[in-house]
Amino acid sequence: MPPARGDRDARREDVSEAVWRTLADKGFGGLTLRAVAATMGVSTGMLMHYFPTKHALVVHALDVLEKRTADRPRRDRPAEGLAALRATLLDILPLAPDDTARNRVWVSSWDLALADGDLGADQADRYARMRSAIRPHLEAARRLGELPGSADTDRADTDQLAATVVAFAHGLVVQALFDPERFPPAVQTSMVDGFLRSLTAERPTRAPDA
Amino acid sequence: MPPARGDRDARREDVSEAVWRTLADKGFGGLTLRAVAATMGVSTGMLMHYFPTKHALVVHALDVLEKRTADRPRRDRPAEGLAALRATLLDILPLAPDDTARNRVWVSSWDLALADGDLGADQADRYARMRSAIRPHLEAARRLGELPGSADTDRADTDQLAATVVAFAHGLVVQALFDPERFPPAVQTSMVDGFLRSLTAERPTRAPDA
DNA sequence: AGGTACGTAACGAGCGTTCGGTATGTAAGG
DNA sequence: CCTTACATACCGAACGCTCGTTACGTACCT
Repeated sequence: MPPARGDRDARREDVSEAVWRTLADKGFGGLTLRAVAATMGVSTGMLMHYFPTKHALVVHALDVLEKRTADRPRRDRPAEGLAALRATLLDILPLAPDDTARNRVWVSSWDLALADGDLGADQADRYARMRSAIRPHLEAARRLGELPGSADTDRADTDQLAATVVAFAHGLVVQALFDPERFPPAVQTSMVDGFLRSLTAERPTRAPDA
Repeated sequence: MPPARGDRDARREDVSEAVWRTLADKGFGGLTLRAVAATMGVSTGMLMHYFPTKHALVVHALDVLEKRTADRPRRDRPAEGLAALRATLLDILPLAPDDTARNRVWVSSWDLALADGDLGADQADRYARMRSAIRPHLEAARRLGELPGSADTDRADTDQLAATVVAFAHGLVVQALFDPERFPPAVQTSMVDGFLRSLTAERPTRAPDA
């Protein structure tokens, strides 16, 4: 039986913490074994003991990112429909330091993800999941009459709207990260409300063009 | 008087071309002096002759990106107002291979830009310019009655709407880059039209909340 | 004893950068 | 018109550094 001293999982958790801190202030481009080791005050050999290769550590770093995203504290979901969607969006935006760090890491991972096929596919999946999380709120909003279109509106239509909502959110994230002074929490919140208000409105009866 | 043989600027243009090709298939993370040198079949010493340091070459690479963005072929501006805005947005999105390459490079530069203060400020400026390019279209659209609000609508309001439009566009860019199959040109175009249609609509008279 | 958990030290590769050398041109002097 | 002088353009090799990775040694636990 292995000694299982000090608990292997606990150690990996320590590594996760160090990986996260390193990512937060150097980005993925600055994620090196030595940087992580220095952050937690150990040797690179120790890291290799828990992650056989750098690639394994990068993959783990992305897991940490996803876990932190999933487990982050969230504001109360006020209700179904648009109000819930609003809360969801506000939980994504960089309104507090922690959110900023998480989004910064996220954006910084895109360089790697675009260069590596597998990581790119993971990223695409993450977006698909994000849209799936948005969709129910849109459907509820339609049922509640907060959004035009009936409950039996085309599935493709809802997908597309979910993608638009996600696009707005992440596009705002990027701008806010680069220019936090121009996008303080109040502005971001106001933009979310403005965006949601535009969704609420009745559309003209016919589409402008194809 | 300096010899000014072979035209220095022409050489720098050759370097720009090689830098662009390197960026397009390796991203900013893969932008190394040796890679660029290999792409144009010269030595790294030659590169240092035209760019004293790697940082200078990175800055130049961002200039190339901006120049390529500014000089890209664009579809005809059909008119003022929303139609012009629509054309502007379609010119941003990755609808053709060239656009995809340009956007890929753009997104890949964010990792570096977030880690380096100066580059980050440049990026913020680029976004400010992008919003400034959008704003006139919004004002025209308001004058034409295509958008709610009068011509004397708050400047801050227009700024915010411009930021929302840019957010939508770049958020869609990122999703499309990672999942081109789910976001073919037709879907992207349809999303733009849907987004613009939602702007067109009359808003409810009062805001939902703060 | 033997396996686990590290630290230490080193390897080879790749990086940005530096340096010396060799062309190749213009400019000046006889 | 040839020569000398000098700056530019560029190559090839090397330096010093950091990277990921490996090898080896040691302390500890069972």
